Amino acid sequence: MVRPPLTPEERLRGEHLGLLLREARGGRSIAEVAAAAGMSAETLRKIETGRIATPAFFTIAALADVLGISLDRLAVGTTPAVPT
Amino acid sequence: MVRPPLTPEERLRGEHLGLLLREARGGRSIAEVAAAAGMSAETLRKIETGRIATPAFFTIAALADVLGISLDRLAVGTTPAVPT
DNA sequence: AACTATACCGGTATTTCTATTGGGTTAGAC
DNA sequence: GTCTAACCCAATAGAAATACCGGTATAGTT
Repeated sequence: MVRPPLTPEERLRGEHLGLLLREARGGRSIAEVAAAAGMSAETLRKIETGRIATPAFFTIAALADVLGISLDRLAVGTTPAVPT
Repeated sequence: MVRPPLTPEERLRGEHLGLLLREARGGRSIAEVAAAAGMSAETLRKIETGRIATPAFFTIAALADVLGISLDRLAVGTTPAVPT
């Protein structure tokens, strides 16, 4: 096995993260927030809609900083299921 | 250019994150922590040594959960420089 | 001393995904 | 009509994540 495709669960997890970020953006425009976080507007749009399901850590960290939300809150319920 | 290579600063940022994670792992083995976080030992080792400079958000979230540390603390000082 | 086991490292190869640019489209506001 | 914000799609360079290899070092066993 080399690099397994993303599972449906991982896709859903990405969508959920995107919803949280969009909610946190509030009334601000995508372009403004993306510029403040140092990324392209297209990328932010894809993250918010879940089309980028596993974004980079520092990408989300920059967004959380701009949006003024906690990374730990964004990660709630996102821990993969690892059997005991 | 479509996707610029990682800058030296981003490499350093990845190394710093890796050091924090290795420190948090303490005496536990790479294999044990990687299994608990749902990833291969190879991947964790590369993250800790900085060879994976921009790991995925959920990957770091799973690690932080296993290691019992805060994501916000891991992201301290990692926000890219975006001029006002 | 020789053997075994554990743990880490560096390199290579592979597949899948991110993040970007550019162009085109839609809808509402001025 | 013009401007702005958002959406959608295709193409692309580069990187993540996995697995395998040999090598090194240390500690424990026989």
